[in-house]
Amino acid sequence: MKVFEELKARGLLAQLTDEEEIRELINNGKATFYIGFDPTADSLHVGHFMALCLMKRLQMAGNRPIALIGGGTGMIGDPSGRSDLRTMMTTENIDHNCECFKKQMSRFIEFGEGKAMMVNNADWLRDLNYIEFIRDIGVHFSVNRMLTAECYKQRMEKGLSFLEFNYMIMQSYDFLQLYEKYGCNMQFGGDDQWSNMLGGTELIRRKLGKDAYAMTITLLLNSEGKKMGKTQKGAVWLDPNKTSPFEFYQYWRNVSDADVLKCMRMLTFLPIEQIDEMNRWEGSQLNQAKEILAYELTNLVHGEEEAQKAQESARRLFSGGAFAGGADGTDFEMPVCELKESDFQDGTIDILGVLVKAGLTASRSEARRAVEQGGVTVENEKVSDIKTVYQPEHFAGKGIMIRRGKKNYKRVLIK
RNA sequence: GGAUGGGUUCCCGAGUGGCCAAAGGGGACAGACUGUAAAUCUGCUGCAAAUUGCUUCGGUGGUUCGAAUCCACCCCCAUCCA
Repeated sequence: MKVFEELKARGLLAQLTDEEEIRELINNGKATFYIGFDPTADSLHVGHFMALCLMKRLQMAGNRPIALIGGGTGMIGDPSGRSDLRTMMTTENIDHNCECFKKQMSRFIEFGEGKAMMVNNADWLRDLNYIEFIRDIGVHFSVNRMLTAECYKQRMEKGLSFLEFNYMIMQSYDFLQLYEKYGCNMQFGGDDQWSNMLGGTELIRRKLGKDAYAMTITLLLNSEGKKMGKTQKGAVWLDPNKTSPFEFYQYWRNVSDADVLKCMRMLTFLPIEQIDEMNRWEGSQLNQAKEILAYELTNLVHGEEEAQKAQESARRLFSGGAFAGGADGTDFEMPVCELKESDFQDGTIDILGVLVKAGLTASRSEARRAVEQGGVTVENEKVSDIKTVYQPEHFAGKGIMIRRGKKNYKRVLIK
């Protein structure tokens, strides 16, 4: 199966400017394509991961990827899919994020001579001369047309600033620059980028009279229509310091039945035949599929060792009902919290204090509720009295294991 | 610049002098049931030294025994007009 067909079979393709032409180019390794990444945070997340996978797949098929870091476009902020203005970031902040992106990307994509390349649009966007630019590029954009673009339509009710309105023009200009500098003839990206990408192909046609192509990949939505890779605590990051490998593993381990196969197809490199095989699994058998998904992705992002550790921990914590580790089970991964002498008052600390110190609850009020509702367990014993107190000796040695709810564990020790 | 309607807790949204830590819904969290899923049911959802106290309804002042609610000024948002 050629790469285009593979992408299609995995359900990754959303919109294309010219299917035949694109198939021809990428199947024969003739494409130089770019994908843009705006540095909105200091780590990549799952959404970026899909784009990186796409890059990798196309690179394996002989095409030449360009990762474009948006050090310039990040100064503006993409209004697509947003209901309000992004908070503006400082230049230092953006530059810092760009550096972080660079590092993370290098782990997935091979950069270097004749391989993938990485460029930053700050190089040409930040020093633009306003008058020159709008005379040279601005003339080619029709405001009437731009307003009909879906991404702006959604904002017509809530309000759209002129700053954000310019985003599409900047991104289009990127494409033109890359086309001229590196012969980049294709742009890929998330489906929410479609209007912005079309802007680029049109600009190239008007300015140079040449054809360039755009293709979007399906946004990874869950069965409820929400973007995957987001939790109430924020995004699922690829940076192990922001989302630990264990948390990362757990996120995928817990996807709903309806989403497992889709994730498997779109995010992993498992052969499509093998995935189709799982399609026949039903009921609790799907639980195995989730384990495979979680392992595969953790492996891709954090490496085999971390993936195994996460899987081992997860099995010990959740399989077979009761907590299987016990006080001796410190060999596997579990977040740890160290208490200090000053955390004790008159030589004791109450259960509420422990929960807060361990970060298992945000406040003592919340801790109180958790205990009252029977959601707190210490060393597998339910704690039902909020007045329960502990002395430093309790935390000696390997400490004690505290659990809030089903999935929040912490080992609490004393220094 | 003018007119109108707005800004309430994580979100939507009710409340227009005391009975208001503020209805209702969503989300989140906890419990039951399960497969670490979904659906369902129950509880819960500002903070704390916890039958009480403290801080919160865009901001700052003011009226009042008492203000999310009334007054003044200011800031922000939307719609229409310029």
